Amino acid sequence: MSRTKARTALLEELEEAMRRSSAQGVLYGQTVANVAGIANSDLECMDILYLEGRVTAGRLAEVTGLTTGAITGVVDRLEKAGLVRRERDEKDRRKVFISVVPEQAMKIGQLYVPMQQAMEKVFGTYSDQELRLLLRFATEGYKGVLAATEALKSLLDTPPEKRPDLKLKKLRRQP
Amino acid sequence: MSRTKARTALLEELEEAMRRSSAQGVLYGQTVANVAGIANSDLECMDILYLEGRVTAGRLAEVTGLTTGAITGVVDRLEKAGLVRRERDEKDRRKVFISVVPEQAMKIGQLYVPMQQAMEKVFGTYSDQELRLLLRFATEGYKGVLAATEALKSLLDTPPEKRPDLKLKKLRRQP
DNA sequence: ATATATATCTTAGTCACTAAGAGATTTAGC
DNA sequence: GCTAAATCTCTTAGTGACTAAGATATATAT
Repeated sequence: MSRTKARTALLEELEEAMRRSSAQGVLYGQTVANVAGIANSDLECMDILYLEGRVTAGRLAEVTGLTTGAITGVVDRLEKAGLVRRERDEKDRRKVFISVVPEQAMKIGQLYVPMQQAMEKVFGTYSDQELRLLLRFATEGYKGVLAATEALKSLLDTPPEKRPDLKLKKLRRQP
Repeated sequence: MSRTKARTALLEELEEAMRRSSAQGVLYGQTVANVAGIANSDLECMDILYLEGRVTAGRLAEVTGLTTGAITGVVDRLEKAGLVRRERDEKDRRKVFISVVPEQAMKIGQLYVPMQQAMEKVFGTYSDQELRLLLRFATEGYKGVLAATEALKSLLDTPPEKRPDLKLKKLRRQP
């Protein structure tokens, strides 16, 4: 029992620490956007392009949750800034692929250097085996958050009065 | 040599995995705001209030990077929604403390349940010792990101032409 | 007491967003 | 093959959250 209690406390601490670091991660992103002089959504799209490579405008809308109209604006601004290029798909001429212009995008990438250095410093204190554990956690965590996002999105399609009443754990003590 | 190479590859994989999961975390937050019917910044402030407890309007501006004028709007909306309360500091009557209204805020908290469940499922596969490693990482990672944010912010105070290395195209009117 | 500093709010204007629908192209049904 | 429906992006009009600058109120220093 004392063992489970210790674990429960550990899990709570962990949840708060994760929440804090992820909140700070959001702030880092906002700062990058500020320094780069582009909108938050614009940077978010750059990030998606970096991770997924050449994607269509529609896919950007899908992933970001913005309307296609908003994406038109995002891509207009990014294209004007020379960060991305529009390329019509020759096979299906309705589609527009967006791809990054590496030379320009690299300037944005430089703004992540302070973050990378900080993380390298942290990673440096872990053994290979420990890093593999962190990798496993990051990978599984991603899948979990992805699934949770889908679960939550489905609530949007459910009328409020028909939403299953989610049981919430007791609200945390106020410091 | 082969050993260092393996570690470099591991670090790269780790960086990408972290980036992916944190991007998905951002999307989860956006979805929560959508479902709750409040603006992103409003939710961000709720999160800060949850983590820091009763804070002043000025502190919210400081942490979020928004102007005090914007925070007035945020608090107006949150107060109207019954999620927070304004309380003048009796010791220094210029200050306004913002505090959450737990009963209402809990409704927002419920939207984090899918996420918490997903994470609990993930955490369930780790031993206490492994969880402590994750906690150490989250704590150190937070400090690292915080420091990196400060480092990056200092670039904002440096005139663009004097910034080391970076010569970014001016995309938006700079403050 | 006066001046300066601090904390929040107000105002005017800007920009990114949504909703709705137009335009262009592809796919399906006959 | 031809028409209708579906798909993908862009356009337009209107809305709301944001910034900058300054107003207001209170606190601190000289």
